[in-house]
Amino acid sequence: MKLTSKGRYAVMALVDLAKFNSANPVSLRDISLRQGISLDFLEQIFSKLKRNDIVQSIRGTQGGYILNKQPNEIKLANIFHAVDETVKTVQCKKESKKGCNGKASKCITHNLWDELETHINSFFENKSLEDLLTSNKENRV
Amino acid sequence: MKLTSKGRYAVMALVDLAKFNSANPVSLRDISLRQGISLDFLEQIFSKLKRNDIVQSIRGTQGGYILNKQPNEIKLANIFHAVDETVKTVQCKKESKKGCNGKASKCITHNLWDELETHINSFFENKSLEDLLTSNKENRV
DNA sequence: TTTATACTTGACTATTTCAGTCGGGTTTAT
DNA sequence: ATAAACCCGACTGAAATAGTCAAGTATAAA
Repeated sequence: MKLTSKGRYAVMALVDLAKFNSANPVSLRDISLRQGISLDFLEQIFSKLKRNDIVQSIRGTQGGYILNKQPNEIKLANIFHAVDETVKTVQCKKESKKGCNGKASKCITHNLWDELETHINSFFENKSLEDLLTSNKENRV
Repeated sequence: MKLTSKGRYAVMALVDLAKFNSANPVSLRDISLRQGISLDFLEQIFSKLKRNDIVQSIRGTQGGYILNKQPNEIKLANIFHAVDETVKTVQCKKESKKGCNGKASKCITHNLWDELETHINSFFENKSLEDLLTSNKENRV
């Protein structure tokens, strides 16, 4: 499986957003400056976050984004799923319909990746934005 | 972090090898045919496995490879470490010496990746080749 | 001693993915 | 009006991946 910068940036940006959890929307430009992430890239990311109902957008001047749920309701699993599309373990299933590696049956490691996927997902399912907020109160960026 | 085909093939090949855990060495050609993995690629992989003392090689006709330890002593962590060089989480630390993303301090998600790394490693530390052997007795390839 | 098998090594390459850019929009507060 | 901000799809350079290729060396068996 693979964690991309997109996923990392998404988490960073949402933590940033959550810190300003007022009614006022936060603009991507501000997040871009504070977190050092390209504005264009942020736009791509937030378009996906919005499509997955993690954030809401407010257009026009003074616009920006706000969280669509409480920080404790947003699991990291939701975030990664939103921006990375698939939390994919190693390519194994997609090579053929029946089995793996051109063989007729499942490869001997097939179940292993399923287990791993479950294992990793449980990590992300059990961590929310709020967890990150509290663990980072002291060392703000 | 990232799991490559190299890692997957290494596990597949070693399980294959372990099934023939006799004194006779198994040639890469046989593994290549049985598992559908390019011979040249296998050679690259086994060169690393050998360097990491996971397998032993026997040269010449009738040569091949044998496991260097018992299947229950070979953890998946050892295997991935051998072929993937680093079980790397998302690039964050390497961007700058001090902090992440060009900032002076650690980014807000920094600790998260450390935790994740630990979480994933514990999965691989607790699984040995033998575990895979027994769980695949029924559906052989 | 020849030969075929199999390991050894390093360079090379096509393809894919990643990370980010770019150029155009549309919406809305002031 | 106009400027700030979201919106969207196409594009691109660089890096990583997944191999391939070529030229060896070692050794068992005929």
